[in-house]
Amino acid sequence: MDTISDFLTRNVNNIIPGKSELENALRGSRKIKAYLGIDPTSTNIHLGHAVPLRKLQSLLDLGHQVVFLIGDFTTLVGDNSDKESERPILTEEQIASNFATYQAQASKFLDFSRVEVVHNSSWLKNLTFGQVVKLCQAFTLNDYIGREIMKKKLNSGTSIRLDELLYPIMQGYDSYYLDADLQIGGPDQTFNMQAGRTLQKKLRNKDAFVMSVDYLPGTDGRKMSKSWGNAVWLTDSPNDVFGKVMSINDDLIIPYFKFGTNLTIEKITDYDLALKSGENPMDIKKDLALQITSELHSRQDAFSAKTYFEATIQNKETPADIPDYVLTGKDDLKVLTILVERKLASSSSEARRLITQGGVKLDGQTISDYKSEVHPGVLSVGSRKFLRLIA
RNA sequence: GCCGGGAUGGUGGAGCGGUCAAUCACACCUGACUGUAAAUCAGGCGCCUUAGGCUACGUAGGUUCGAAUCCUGCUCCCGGCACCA
Repeated sequence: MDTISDFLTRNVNNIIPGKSELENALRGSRKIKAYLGIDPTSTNIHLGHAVPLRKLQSLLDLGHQVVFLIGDFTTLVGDNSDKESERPILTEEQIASNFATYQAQASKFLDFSRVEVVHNSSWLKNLTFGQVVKLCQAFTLNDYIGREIMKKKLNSGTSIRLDELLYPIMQGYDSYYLDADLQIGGPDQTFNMQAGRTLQKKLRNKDAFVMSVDYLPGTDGRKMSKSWGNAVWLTDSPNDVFGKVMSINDDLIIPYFKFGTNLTIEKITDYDLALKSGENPMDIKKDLALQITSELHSRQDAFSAKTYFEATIQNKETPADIPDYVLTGKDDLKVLTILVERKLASSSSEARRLITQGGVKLDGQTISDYKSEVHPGVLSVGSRKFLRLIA
């Protein structure tokens, strides 16, 4: 499968107006201009966010132009039904610093030296009311009402603020202003992205493309999200990445290969066949974890993470590299004190519980009494937390 | 503007004067099992110097021997009606 076919199919939810049209454009001689918009509040990204970034990189590799848009103006308006997403007004400095953080992580997937970065406030804030009215004329309420979310809100009586309706228009104008040929985003962005098509069509009679990509499921199978605690973050240590990948359900192995790695489809198909032929999923999952960790860190880190995982988690050995705690000989001889002080437990009640339930060990011996004192050795909580006590 | 409903732990959601640190579910943690997991099973899940104590049920007061539960003010949500260029 060549790069273009891979680009058009892998992890793709939908292409508007159609796959073959986009394929023709990509195979043609003209360079196309693609863009991805991000929220200026984004700082940390997870493996799921990497999906569109990989798409952009493929386009770069194919010789096309990529624009990265920071939605610093669009962030002024938002969905008022979701109290979580209260939108703070950010200063220029904050936006810049957020993006620097973001970029540092996103660079693992995308070569920013070949990407143009723009802020949509630079054009949106200068629009006059008259121009906004003109833009609004390209849309109808009917379009909005047809949307599933709007229907739901209307039926349930949830109020919808009018600025919410402006959101797609602003985003659409971005596409028009950039004269973009293709916009990439998640499946939830389809409507907003289509607004770009609408404007491009009406204002300059151009047929722009929209590609929505699918999400990578979280480690528990639900959508990968910050609040679920099921995300693999790009800032996670190699050991964490490896461990998190190993903790996924077997059913997610192939989806993770597809969404979370740059391996070719052919290679992934081989893994799929191996799985179906009865090979131990654990071994394949290790290859997966190795691959993902390599891409996020390095080949070397990945191998040592694998070693760490096999020793610590599978063979329940004490890892070599664990923090020290120097016993001074007084109050800190108490297990409780140490557990709390070194954050192995969040409170002393918590620490007491862990001990009562047999989760705390000293040199492999379960500590059964929370009042007991401690001697030099290795203290462990559960199978992942360790502390070396030294005299 | 009028009328009515509501605000409880990480989340949803019980409780409606004492037996409430608060049913239950989800999330989470520990243990068992296993191929690391997942699934399943068992236990736990405010804090502390734990046969006890302390702080909590939007917020500020009040009634009461006693309140998450009753009353009042405030803040914020939500629904119905009216009005509407």
